[in-house]
Amino acid sequence: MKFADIIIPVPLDDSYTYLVPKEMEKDIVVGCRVQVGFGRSKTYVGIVVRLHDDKPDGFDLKPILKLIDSVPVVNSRQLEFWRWIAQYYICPLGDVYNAALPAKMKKTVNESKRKRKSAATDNSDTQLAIQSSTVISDLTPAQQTAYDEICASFESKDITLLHGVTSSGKTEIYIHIINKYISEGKQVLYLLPEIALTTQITERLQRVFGDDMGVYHSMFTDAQRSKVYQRQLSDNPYKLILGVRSSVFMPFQNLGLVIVDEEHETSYKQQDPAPRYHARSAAVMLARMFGAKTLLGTATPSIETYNLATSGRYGYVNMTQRYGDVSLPSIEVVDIARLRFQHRMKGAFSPLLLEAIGDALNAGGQVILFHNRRGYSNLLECKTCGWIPRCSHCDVSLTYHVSRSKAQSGDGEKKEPASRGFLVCHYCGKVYNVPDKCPNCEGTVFSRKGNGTERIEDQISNYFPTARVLRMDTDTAHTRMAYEQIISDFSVHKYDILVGTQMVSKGLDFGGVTVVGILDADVMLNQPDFRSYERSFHMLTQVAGRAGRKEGKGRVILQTRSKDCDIISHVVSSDYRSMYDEQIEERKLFRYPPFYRLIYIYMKHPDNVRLDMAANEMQRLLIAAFGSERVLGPDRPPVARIHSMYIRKFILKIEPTFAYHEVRQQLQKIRQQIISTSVMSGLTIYYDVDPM
DNA sequence: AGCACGCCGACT
DNA sequence: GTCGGCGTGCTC
Repeated sequence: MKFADIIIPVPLDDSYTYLVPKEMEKDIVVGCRVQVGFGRSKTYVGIVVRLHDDKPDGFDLKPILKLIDSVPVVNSRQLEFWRWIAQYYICPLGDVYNAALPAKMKKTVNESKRKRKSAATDNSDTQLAIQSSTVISDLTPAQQTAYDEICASFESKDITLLHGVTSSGKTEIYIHIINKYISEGKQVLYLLPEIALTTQITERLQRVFGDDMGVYHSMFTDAQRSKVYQRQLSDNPYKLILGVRSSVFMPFQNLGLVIVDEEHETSYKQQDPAPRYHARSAAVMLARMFGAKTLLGTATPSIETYNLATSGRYGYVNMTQRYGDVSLPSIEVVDIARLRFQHRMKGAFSPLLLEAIGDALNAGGQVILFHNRRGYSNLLECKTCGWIPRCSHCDVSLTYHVSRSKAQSGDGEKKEPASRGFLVCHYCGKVYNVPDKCPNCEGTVFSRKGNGTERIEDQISNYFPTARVLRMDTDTAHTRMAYEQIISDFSVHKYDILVGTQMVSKGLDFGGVTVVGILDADVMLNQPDFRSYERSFHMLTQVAGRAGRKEGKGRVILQTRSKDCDIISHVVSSDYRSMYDEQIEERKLFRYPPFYRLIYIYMKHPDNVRLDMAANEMQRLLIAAFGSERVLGPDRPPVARIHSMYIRKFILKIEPTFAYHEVRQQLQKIRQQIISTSVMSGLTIYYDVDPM
């Protein structure tokens, strides 16, 4: 009798043992897909991870229903990689499997039959058939030096940080390095954060690598992603994969180099659902498994990476010169607290910013206005009694939107009222109508507090009626098409002003932009998080870097209420090092990464009182396992209820000398213990390792 | 996480 | 006397 251990896409045990029917014995291999029954009535597509002869006792084994592949779709290195993710991030293998394979490949026979009809109309995979040419241009002397230094660094280090100011031409260096590895017969993985993977960069690389390059993006259809995956399995795999976080799960045969561009980006960390992995860490591990090199690139390194680079663990290459002698933009700080006190603010705009915008428009230049908050106003407030509309499922106030985004229009709950606007929960996405009168005092006048991108767009059109204004945030750029349309329209100067959230800050290259306005830097600075200064520095520097990328000197107007804050002066003087020195001291002092490993523990339950009981039990067990000095909590997070679920959070701070496998085993045990002991159903416990 | 079973209230 | 609410327990 043969038995097979199989991973199925459920968040339970890592694998389940099934009987291999006689007729399958000669064809079944580790890494192939099978269809199996699970529980009373479910069938799943699973992955065979082990074939053996040891019958496990205590179970009535079910037979494998169907063998889907004759060759593995997951190779042994991938399985090793999956196991590492599951262990390091403390989640079931089934969750990793779920994240790793495109949905199409996990469909059972019945499901895929039903879907076939709609799939036939899917003609969206019109990959650009651009002729492959050799590399498009030569490196500048500064780029050549950096290139040589990277190659030299890889002689002794597996991981190297390329620290290059914005507009130093890092992409060009990547192209040359990719070419070097490909010509040695190696495969390359090039990771970009979701938001930075635009047509601009794709087309640029496609001109060089043509059909040798596969693009793996979450805005692509699942069918397209499945196609890229399948080609990686073929005997003609892509030599270069350009992709987002999840492309670390692509199959490779001889990976030689991984590039993690914009390595400081926190969106490399998956938040929800499990596996809550960090693609940068995962990429480093993947490269190690292949004996490949990793190149981390950014203008503003994360504190963790810079620490490893300057302490000699990683190689370090610095580029301080901008491409084509463009000087760094000058950053002018405006104290909006003072101006507001003097009644000199015009809505969200200081006189200086309005003047700069006017000058830019008169000179035929373009303007980017950055405001990291979408919607019209942050909240609505009853003028009479101060009542604020809140979400019925989450503990947050609702954001007032004037126009309903296309992303929200699907849920045809109620007939849309005429242009009175909407209230939107930014946590669960629920859309409400604006109330006629205050349910508390029957007042009918509401004031709108705080600015969102919609309101900025509104105001700027008042001050510059002839300017063509475009807005880019998740409401207007909800699909890949809409997003790319905005970028292409703005880059060919169909519009003069682009108003947007952090979407406008990432890796976009608009030659005509001469003025960048940051409307309110404090939105980011005031987040209660140990990374908020670092993040603000990254974001402000990146946004500022959008100005004057091609010719001339750009102007950046930075409006803030905390003009004496250190971070602001570090941004103004582009002083990464001082920001780092200051932050690393704080990290050491308050026991944060890279000196300590953080694990957040979340507990969720619909009943607040019962959740408290479970949280107390959790606290007891955590302290027993790790000691009270390593355990913080339970705390109610700033948003203490989301989707009708109450939330408690613990923070675990573990020193590097504490054996990690010990931590993981304890946490798994504790979770098991609480779930089985407590008489409550519907309690969710999960861990977030290395949280962002 | 699903999903089915089963034990209570509201209805024809 | 039956329909259906969701609390409980199991899944190789």
